[in-house]
Amino acid sequence: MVKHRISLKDIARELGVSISTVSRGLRDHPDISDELIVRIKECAGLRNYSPNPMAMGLLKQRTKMIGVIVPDLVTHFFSSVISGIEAVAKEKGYFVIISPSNESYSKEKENIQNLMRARVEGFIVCLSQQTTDYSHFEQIIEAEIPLVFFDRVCLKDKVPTVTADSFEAARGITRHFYENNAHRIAYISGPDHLNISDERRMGYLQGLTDCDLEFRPEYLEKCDLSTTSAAEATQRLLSLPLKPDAIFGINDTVVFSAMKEIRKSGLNVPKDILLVGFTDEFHATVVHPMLTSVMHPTYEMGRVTAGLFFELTENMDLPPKSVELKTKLVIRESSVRQ
Amino acid sequence: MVKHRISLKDIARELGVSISTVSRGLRDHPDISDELIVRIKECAGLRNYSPNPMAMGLLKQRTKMIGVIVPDLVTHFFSSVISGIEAVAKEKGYFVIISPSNESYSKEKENIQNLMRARVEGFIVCLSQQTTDYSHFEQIIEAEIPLVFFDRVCLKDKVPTVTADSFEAARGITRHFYENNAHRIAYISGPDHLNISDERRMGYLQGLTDCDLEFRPEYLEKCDLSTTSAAEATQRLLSLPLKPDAIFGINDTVVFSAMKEIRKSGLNVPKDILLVGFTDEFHATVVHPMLTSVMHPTYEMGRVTAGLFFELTENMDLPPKSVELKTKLVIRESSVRQ
DNA sequence: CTGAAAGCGCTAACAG
DNA sequence: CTGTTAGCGCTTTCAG
Repeated sequence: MVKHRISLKDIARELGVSISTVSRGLRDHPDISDELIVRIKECAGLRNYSPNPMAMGLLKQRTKMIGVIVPDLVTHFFSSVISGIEAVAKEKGYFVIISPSNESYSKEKENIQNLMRARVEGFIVCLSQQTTDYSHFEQIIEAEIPLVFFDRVCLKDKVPTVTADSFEAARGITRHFYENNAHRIAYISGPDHLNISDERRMGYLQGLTDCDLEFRPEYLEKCDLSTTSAAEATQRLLSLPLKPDAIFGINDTVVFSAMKEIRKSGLNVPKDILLVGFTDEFHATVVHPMLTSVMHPTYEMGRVTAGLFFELTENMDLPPKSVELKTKLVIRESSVRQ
Repeated sequence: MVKHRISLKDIARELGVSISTVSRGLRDHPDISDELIVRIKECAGLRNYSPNPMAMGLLKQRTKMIGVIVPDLVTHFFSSVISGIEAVAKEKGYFVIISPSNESYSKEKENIQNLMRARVEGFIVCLSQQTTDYSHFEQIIEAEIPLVFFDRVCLKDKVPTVTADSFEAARGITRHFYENNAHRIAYISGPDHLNISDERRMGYLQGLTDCDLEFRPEYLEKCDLSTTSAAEATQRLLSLPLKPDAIFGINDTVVFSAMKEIRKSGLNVPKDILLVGFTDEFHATVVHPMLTSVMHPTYEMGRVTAGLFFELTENMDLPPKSVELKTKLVIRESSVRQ
C-alpha cells in the first residue's frame, strides 16, 4: 500500500486512455468496448482503486453519512438499536456517525450543529431527557433534511417515529402484578414531557382499572432517570404508611436502584415487594433475584428506524409514518411470589 | 434555513466581490481591507455560512475524521474512553467515527476496510478478542496512516499504546485477598494472546510470590470473556476438591457471571468466597454484595490516547510511545470478610 | 467507441 | 488591496 491514494488519473495514464474512459469503464458504460472494460477493471483491481468519497461528495452533494444522536452509549438498549441502524445503513452504503447527547439538551443541539457542518445527509434521533424545546428539530425539518425519531419522540405530525408499545406493556405489567397477588402497585416514572413516561403511565392507569384497583396518587412516583433520583423516589414509596407491594419503573436502571434501596431497608424482593423493569438490559439476569422486565425488539427497532429514514431520503414528501413495535414481558424471579 | 447550502460564491455575488476575496476576508487575510472584512463576515454570519467539508477535504486531502474501533459499545469502559477521545478530537476540529467490532476479527478487518474507503485520517483501536493476526494493522502502518492502540494492544514497537497498569493492579488484588485471610486465590483470565490477560496473570503470580503463597495451576482459569464461558470456568473452580476462597476475573462482566454461579451453588460472597472484578463497571454497585473492582481512569485513557494520536498525525516519524496509566482498587463489600 | 471540457466549493499562486 | 486561474477527483454533457 502506498501513501498516495490511487486515482482515476493514475489508471488512465497507465493504460494510455483518458480519465473519462476509465470512469465509464469502471461502471460498465455501454459505450466502452468489452475488451477495454476488462483491462480497466483489472488495473483498478490490481492497485485496489476506490473512488475518493470527497470528490464524489462534492460532485453529487452527498456524504453518505447519517447522524445518529442517542442519550447514551452505555445501555444495551441503544447499543443494540444502533447495531440495527448500522446493518441497514451498510446495505445502502451509508456510514453512521454516533453522537451521544449524554441526556443533555445543549449537547444534543451542539451535536446537531456539528453534524450539520459535516453535512450528514440526515438524522436519526432519540431525544435527550432534558429536551423540551424542539426548535432545533424544526430547523432540520424546514431545511428538508431527513429526520426520524425512535423511542423518545416528538413532533409526530411532521416526523416519522418508531416506538415500543409502552401503553400495552405497562398495562400488562400491572395485570401481571395483580395476578401475583399484589394490589398496591406503584410506578416510578420519568419526566412528564417524554412520551415513554406518559404512555407507560397511561398503561399503568388502564391496568389498574382493568383489575378494579383504585389509583392512589402517592403510588405514582417520578424521577429524572438518574440512580440517585430513582433511589429517592423509592425511599418515598417505602416510607409511605401503606407501602406498595409491587413496583415497576420506566427502565431497568431505575429499577436496579430501587432494588438496592429495598434491600437496604431490610425488605425482600420478591417476598415483600414485587419488582419489574423496562427494556430488559443484560444485567437483569445478573442481579439477584433476576429481574422481570419488558423486552424490547431493539435490533429490529434500529432496522425499522433506518428503513423509515431511507424511505424518507427517497421521497421527502412522504407523510410521516408512526410505527409501534411489540414488546414482551420476560418473567424472571423478581415478580413472582414464592 | 434553506435547502441549498450557502457557498462562497453566493456571498461573493451578494457583495459584488470575487470569491477569493470572500475566502480571504473570512480568514482575516492582511491583504483585505478591514472594512470589507467586516462586511464579509457580517454577510456570512447572517446566512450562517459554513465551509463545505468535502470541498476542503478534496483540496487538502484531509477528512478530519478518526476511525475508532472498539470491541463493544455496551460497557461503561469503552463508552467512557470514547468520551475522552471525542473531547480531544472536538478540540482539534475532528470527528470520531465509532465502529464496533463485536469482538470479531473479521468485523474488525471489515471496519478498517470501510473506514479506509471513507478516508479517515487515522485509527484508534482496541483489539477484538479474536484478533491474533495483525496484518491489517501492518498495512495501516505501511500506508503511513496514524494508528494508536489502547487497552488491548499489539505491535508495541511500531505503534503508540495506552494501557492500564494491569500487572500492578492484579498484584494488588492478590495482596488484598491475602490481607483478608484468603489463601486459595483463583484468577479467571481471558485469551492468552491478549496483553491484558497476560499482564494480569503475571501480576497475579507476582502477588502470590509476594505473599508466600504457592501457585496452583488449577486456580488459574481461562474464559473467552463471554458470560457462559465465564460461568463454566467458575464451575470448574467450584468443583475442585479444594475450592478457592477468593476469585478475581479479567473484567467485571466475567465476575458478575462468577457471582451468579457461586450463588447458584449455595455459597456466599464474601463469607465463603471473596470476589474482585476489573474495570469497575457501573453495575458493580448494583449487584449484591457490591463488587470490589479495579477502577480505570477511562476518560483519561481516552484523552491520552487521542493525544498520542494527534502527536502522531503531526509527526509520523515519532518513535512509538507506550503510556501506562495508574488504576485504583475500589474496595466494596464483595472482598471483605465480615 | 473515446476524448475534451465544465463544474461541484474551496484555497493558493500569480497578476494586476 | 483585489481579481484571475488552476487544480484537488470525479461525472457528465458535448464533440468528435
